Amino acid sequence: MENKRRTPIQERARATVEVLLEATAQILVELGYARLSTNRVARRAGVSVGTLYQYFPNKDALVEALAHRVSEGQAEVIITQLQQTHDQSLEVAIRGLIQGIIASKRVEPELAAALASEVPRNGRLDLEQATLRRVCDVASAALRRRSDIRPVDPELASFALVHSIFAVIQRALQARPELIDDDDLGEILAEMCIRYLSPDPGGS
Amino acid sequence: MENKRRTPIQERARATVEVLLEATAQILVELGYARLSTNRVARRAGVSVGTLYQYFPNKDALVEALAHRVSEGQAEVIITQLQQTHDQSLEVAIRGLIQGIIASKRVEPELAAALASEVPRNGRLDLEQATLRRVCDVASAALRRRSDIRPVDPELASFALVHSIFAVIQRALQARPELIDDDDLGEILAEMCIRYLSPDPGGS
Amino acid sequence: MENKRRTPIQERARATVEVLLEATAQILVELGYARLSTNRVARRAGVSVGTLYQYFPNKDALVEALAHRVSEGQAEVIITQLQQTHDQSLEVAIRGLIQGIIASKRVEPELAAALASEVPRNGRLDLEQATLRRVCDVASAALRRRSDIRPVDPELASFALVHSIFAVIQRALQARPELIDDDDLGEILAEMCIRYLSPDPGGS
Amino acid sequence: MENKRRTPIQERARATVEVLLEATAQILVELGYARLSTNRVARRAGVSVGTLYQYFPNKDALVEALAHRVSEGQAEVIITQLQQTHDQSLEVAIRGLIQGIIASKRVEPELAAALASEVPRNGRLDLEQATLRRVCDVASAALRRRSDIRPVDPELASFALVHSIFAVIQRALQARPELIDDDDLGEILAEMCIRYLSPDPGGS
DNA sequence: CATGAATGAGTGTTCATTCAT
DNA sequence: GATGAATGAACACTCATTCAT
Repeated sequence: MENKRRTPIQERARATVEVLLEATAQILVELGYARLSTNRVARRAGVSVGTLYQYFPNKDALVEALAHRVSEGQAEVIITQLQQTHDQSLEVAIRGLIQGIIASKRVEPELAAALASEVPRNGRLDLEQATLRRVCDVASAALRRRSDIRPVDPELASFALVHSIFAVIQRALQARPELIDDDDLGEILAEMCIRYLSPDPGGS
Repeated sequence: MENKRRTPIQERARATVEVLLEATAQILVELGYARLSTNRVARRAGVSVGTLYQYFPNKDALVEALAHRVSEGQAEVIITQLQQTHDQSLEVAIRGLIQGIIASKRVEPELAAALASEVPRNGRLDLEQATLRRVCDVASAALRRRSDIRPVDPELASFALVHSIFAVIQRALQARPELIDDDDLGEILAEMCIRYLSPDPGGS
Repeated sequence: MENKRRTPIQERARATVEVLLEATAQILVELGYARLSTNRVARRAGVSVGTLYQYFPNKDALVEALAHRVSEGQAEVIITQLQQTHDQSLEVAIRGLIQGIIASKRVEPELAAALASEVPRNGRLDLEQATLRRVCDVASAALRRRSDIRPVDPELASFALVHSIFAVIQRALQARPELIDDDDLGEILAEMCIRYLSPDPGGS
Repeated sequence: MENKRRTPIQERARATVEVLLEATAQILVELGYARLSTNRVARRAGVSVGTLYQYFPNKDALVEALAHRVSEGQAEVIITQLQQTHDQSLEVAIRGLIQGIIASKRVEPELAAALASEVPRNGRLDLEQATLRRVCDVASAALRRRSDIRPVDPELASFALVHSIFAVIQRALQARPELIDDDDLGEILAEMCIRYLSPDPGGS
């Protein structure tokens, strides 16, 4: 359609997009989603509103682009890590993953927090929705490949475990950051996963 | 006898508050938080804006009251249930609790969804924040009282388990409701908790 | 629906509506439709934009209300006059009507001109559309009642004659006002109608 | 020979103008005057805004050129036809002219409708203004040359008749197209003109 | 000559809140 | 107490136009 926004062609344009997203991030952190306005973003970016609208069709596109970028970054790390677990023991793999997830949440933590707690999660703006789906898929594949676990439905198990890990870490970072810092929570999550997946002892 | 005089007024006030919250709920479900306005709520409630402002100091007070009410309702059920688990086996207790949580999420699911996904979770409006804290506390106490589980830090364990359960159910309801309907997910969550808490076999 | 605007209840409100329409008329005449904006109207009316939006859902509603009012006024005069022609001779009736139409166009001529020439005639904003339809209907009925005219299809004839009269007068007022002032054009229109309607002389 | 050099450039310029006007026409029909913007026209034309501004100094110049072209086209046909009526009987001439006008209105009817109903008719953008003036002039001359009509002021008579015909056809096309298709209205208009112009029977 | 990025005043519209009645 | 008219800052978004490349 005619209402799609220009895609940057010139170098200058790409820089403008960058500066707009940076301004969006700052405002999101400082003032929150409710006080994020296109005019404010443009002003902070040192650019006119009109320019903003050349690249983003509306306010939420700005947030979406930012969320997408942050999410992609986090997902990429986790997924890469997940794909390298096949030659690790279950315990090592899981502990490594959980540390990785915690680490990834500590990059730009304020932005991540703002995105997670301010932005409405309806439709396209849900940063977790898409990311977690991808992580679940990869985790599911990783589970399927392992022979050192008891038989479980890989899809359901990864849904439950992945969402549990992310949610607990997320909540802890918001409400009880000391639990994360002391690494107690990471250990508990690891145990939870390991115990869930470990084969039952004894048996024929 | 003389306060009988005032009762009808208080009655009327309560009715007004009721009708305002009901209107808020409807609009939240139909139009979302972003399009919820005090004028709209008042109109829908068949009351003037001025009256609204006599009972709620601002827009968010309305939402907060609603969220509080819904949260309280859900928490009450879970907490009551938790307090009755002391004479049940671990497995029965946990399966019962998870069923209860799922059931509680199915009451006014649209309102719950709207509150969870539209309303910003900053500060006072975070319905889960407070609720989950209370549930964790009660769960923690319940864990402490049990002798049929392996030794775990009750506070940390309840934090991890409670948040895991709520988050997984929440996400599933949004993204994969069929998993809930088939009860597969409930079973997995139950297993996860039971395995985490069950004493290790063998040993002295 | 919920988005209908308030209908004035208090006296104050009616006065506000009045002052808004008056401001709209002034701006339409002075600056034209293109430069008519809700903020400008509100400022000119000495009222806040918000107040404007309490009574008019959007910019065009303002213009529509004005056009409706002007049109109604003009139509009423013509229609009343038309209904009183049954006991007049054809010639007297027609000359009277044409004078009436010319006179009606001279009330608030600037406003009428602005409405006619600036306002897009799409859909609801077409002031002539509805008005002329009503005039045609009444003219049609009047023709049907007359016995001193040759047989014509009353509906088609009134369509052609009414539109001819209005259009010619309209155009003349815009482009050649002197023709109207000298009354030459009125006479020609009258002749045109009379000759069209007069019975053919002689014949069996 | 040396200007052959420049021809390709002029050719290209003409092609650009062409493509711009075509885009303007399309957008006018599809989106209306209000949503016609120079950027949109340029995009639709596959040309940059800058290029547009090399050929048209502003937005309305675009519309004006288009209106001019359409008007000219229609006027040319009518005027040519008018100039060929001197050896036709009054009746044949008038019926032919009216058919011609109706036919001319059916070429690019959507564009004509958009121009007529969307574009403000102030000053330079009034497509009818200039066209009708020219048609009136030629019609006036044609009347003057005829000897088979009763004595009328040729200028006034053509003003009245030409505007009547155009207006009635215009309105009918908008509001009652079936009247045109059935040719009933053409016949009534013809009769109206013929009766107005025919010499009075009898008399010395 | 052509491009397209940039401009910024301006538009229509919403909404939390106040206050005279 | 209740009403509803009024407020006006703020918002998302558009568009004619300019100009460095």
